Amino acid sequence: MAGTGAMMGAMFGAETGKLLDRAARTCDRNGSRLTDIRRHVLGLVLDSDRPVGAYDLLDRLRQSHKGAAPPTVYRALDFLQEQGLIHKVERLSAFVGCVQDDRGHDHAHHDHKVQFLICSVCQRTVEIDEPRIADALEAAAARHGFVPRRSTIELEGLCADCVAEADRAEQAREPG
Amino acid sequence: MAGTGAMMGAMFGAETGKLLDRAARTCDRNGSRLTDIRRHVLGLVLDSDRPVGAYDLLDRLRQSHKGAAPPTVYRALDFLQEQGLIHKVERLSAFVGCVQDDRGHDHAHHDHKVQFLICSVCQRTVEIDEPRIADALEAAAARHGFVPRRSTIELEGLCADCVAEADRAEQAREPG
DNA sequence: AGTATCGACGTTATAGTATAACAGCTCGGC
DNA sequence: GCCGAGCTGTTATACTATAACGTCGATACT
Ligand SMILES: [Zn+2]
Ligand SMILES: [Zn+2]
Ligand SMILES: [Zn+2]
Ligand SMILES: [Zn+2]
Repeated sequence: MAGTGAMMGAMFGAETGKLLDRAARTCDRNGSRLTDIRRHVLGLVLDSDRPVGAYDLLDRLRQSHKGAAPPTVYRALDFLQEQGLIHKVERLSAFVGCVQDDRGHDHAHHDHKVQFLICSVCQRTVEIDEPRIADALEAAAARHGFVPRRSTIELEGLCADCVAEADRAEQAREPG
Repeated sequence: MAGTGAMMGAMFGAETGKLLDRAARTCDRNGSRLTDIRRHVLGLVLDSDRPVGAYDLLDRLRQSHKGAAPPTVYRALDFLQEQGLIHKVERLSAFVGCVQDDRGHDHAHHDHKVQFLICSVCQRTVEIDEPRIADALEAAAARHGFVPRRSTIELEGLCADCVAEADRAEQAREPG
């Protein structure tokens, strides 16, 4: 009667629980099965505030799922990417949840146009959605007779928080 | 007295030889040393018509340089990237020569804005230079209070040649 | 010359990321 | 019951990259 859906829902935070329920509905709609393992891996990804590596996920998954091995987690990750529920951050070889539905953008074509800002200091990664970037890239491709399929657009730098932090450190060292 | 610079120049094609000589001058200007190993690795990269993986380079390097090991080639690759002579194609974990000088664009800031079109079929990769893409990405970053450092912009798809090839195959299967 | 230093390289070992290959299981339709 | 498809278990391995430490030679200062 807790009302959040699957029996293992309580293992994650409330926000994650909601996202998991939505993911379950998405998979239903797609005629694909969000199994326990897949759901669990997705929960681990969503519960993190920064991208998570496959072997980190494996370690965490093993706490509740003794038999897990690399293929276990890579299969789940492949499935979740196919469903558009997570993305891979290439620069970090790590995975983040997709928050597309929060912003209502077109899922069907979304995978091709994922864009990330990645903080070198804290690793926090935000997915942005700038049509101008994708448009400019596609226009350039067209000029080369190139038929686009998937793009990797990632910008590494310092997030606002870490810039502020660095400024504070600078001030402390050289006050006035 | 052959006039092309280093003694090993003859190992590569004429075009590659010219690029190697230019690279030697670039390094001179930078006060850095284009050693035999570095020059050889650069030659191997330049002589390929598609991106080359580090272990492929290692195999080829070993044909003339028995003692080579992974660090040998990775050190050379790091150096060449620092000099702006090659780029890494992240999606392929492979390396291509930079042709910047052919187009006279700004080298100092170029590394941050490298853009590739990568063919999924033949792996051939072309470096493009579309300021609008970098501009749009930087504008988006600014809007998030994000300070950019290095970007990865790669579009995977089908090159014009492979599209034509695919079309021919299609025609053959369904003529008329 | 002596020697401190630095950059490049040799060598061995290991970390980190990802997949191949095959076996077993379950579930639903026939 | 039987089959086929999809999911998982399990072992082994491939591929990419770096750590750590030792050697050597050139440079430069004394
Ligand atoms: Zn997304
Ligand atoms: Zn940060
Ligand atoms: Zn370039
Ligand atoms: Zn092609």
